Amino acid sequence: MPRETLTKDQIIRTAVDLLDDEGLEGLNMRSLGKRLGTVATAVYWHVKNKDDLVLLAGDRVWQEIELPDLAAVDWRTAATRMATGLHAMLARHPWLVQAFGSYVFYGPGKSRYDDHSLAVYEAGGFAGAEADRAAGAVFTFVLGNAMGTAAMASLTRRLGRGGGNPGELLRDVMAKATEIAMPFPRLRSRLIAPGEYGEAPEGTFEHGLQALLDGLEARLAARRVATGRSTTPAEN
Amino acid sequence: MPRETLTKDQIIRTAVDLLDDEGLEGLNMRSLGKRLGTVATAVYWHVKNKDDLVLLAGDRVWQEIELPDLAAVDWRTAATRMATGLHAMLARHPWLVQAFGSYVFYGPGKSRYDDHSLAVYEAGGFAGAEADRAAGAVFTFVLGNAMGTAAMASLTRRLGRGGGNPGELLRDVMAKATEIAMPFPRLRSRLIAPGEYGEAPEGTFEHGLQALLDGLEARLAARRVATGRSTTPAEN
DNA sequence: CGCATGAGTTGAACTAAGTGCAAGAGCACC
DNA sequence: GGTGCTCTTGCACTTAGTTCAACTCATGCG
Repeated sequence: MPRETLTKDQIIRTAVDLLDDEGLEGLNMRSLGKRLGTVATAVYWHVKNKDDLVLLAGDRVWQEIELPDLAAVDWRTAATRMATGLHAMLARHPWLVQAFGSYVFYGPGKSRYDDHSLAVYEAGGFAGAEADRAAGAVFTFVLGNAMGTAAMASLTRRLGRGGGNPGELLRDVMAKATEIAMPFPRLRSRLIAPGEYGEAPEGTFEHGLQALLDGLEARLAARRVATGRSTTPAEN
Repeated sequence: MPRETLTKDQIIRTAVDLLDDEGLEGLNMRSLGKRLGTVATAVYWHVKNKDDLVLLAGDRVWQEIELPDLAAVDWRTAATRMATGLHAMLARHPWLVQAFGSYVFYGPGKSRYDDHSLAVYEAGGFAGAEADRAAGAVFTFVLGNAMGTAAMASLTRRLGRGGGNPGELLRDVMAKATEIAMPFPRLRSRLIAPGEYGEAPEGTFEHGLQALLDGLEARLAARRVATGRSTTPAEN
């Protein structure tokens, strides 16, 4: 039996697990080494450095997203599935959202997603740069939406780390936020009657996404009328 | 003459400057101390810790955004100004976008912005939770859009730090990205003919923003028709 | 006038974490 | 059995957040 040896793939998988559990700030080479049953420096044989590892881990998770079959569903359904698939992936891996601010991801996993995303909008009749802009706008919206979740996840982890009751600490933070919002009438009314406004965040995401797609579709229709093209999307 | 002494405000202003220059990962207590003409530990008298400092700096910059006068412009113009004002602020302070993934901001600066944002959509006829969702969707879109800029700024800084010619290193990264994109037909076509697709990022932002506002406005109009309300926004 | 007090500063030092280096350990092939 | 390659390991260096106790100054009080 050959010596138990590390593989790059195993390292990346373990890094993803660790990132899911501990967040971006919780990933460090020593605890990664421990989780792999070895030491931090062993990892450096397989991976250039920590940044490289984050890039690798941050590209792998894109493979989890299922790409809709464009022959089977209409473009709008496909676009919605692409967006919600990304949304769900980012919710599973909030550290990726954090990393997005500090790293430029351009690996095969993200390329696969991006390419299919363009395919969806082209199938919808968006041509060339129009497809780019539409895909970019939706991507942007989903990403921005995930930031709130990521920040919240990071906060609860932070509170958990410092000893003490996390629930209680969270209540303290909420109380302080309420106090700060008091001088502002609209924020205050929402804090006082949260039941009236507070809504499943998912509903907000879905609503915003459909509004954006409506807007994009309307611009597409307007363009078609102006150029006298048929309303049937181009065959692909 | 009294002894030269630090103030909290001075520390926050210097921290913002340092963050603008060096990014979130470039902020450290020692260099902040140096920039203040003193040492790292002196800062701890005025600020609890680094997280606290980031929160303070990250709230202050919201004050830079000029809030449109709702009596002077229609809601759609106001909404656009709110969004572009935020967009410009985030472009000036890309570190804030990075921080958004890891911190929950809820200070007076952001509250001021959020409250006015709600006011804008309420003036447009969005009621209660509708205004929340509309404001949230636009905020989300602007934030997501800023992430790309932030990542790019972070990358160029990173390349600059490691010695060597940053321009050349950036070209290397581009080359690698191109190589990775090769298997994907749509990405490849865009990389081969960038002039045809590549566009001022500002145009993309403006386009996506207006599409989103179109979509939100259309939903508002639909709601109004359904409930038989007048199309005149409620007086505020 | 002198001193006690408290605000603010400083340097030393501890800890965690990223990473380079050189020595070692197992395995395969000659 | 040796030679070389792959991979692992411990040591050590560095940067950075943070604590602590000692120090300095200005001010107010007796």
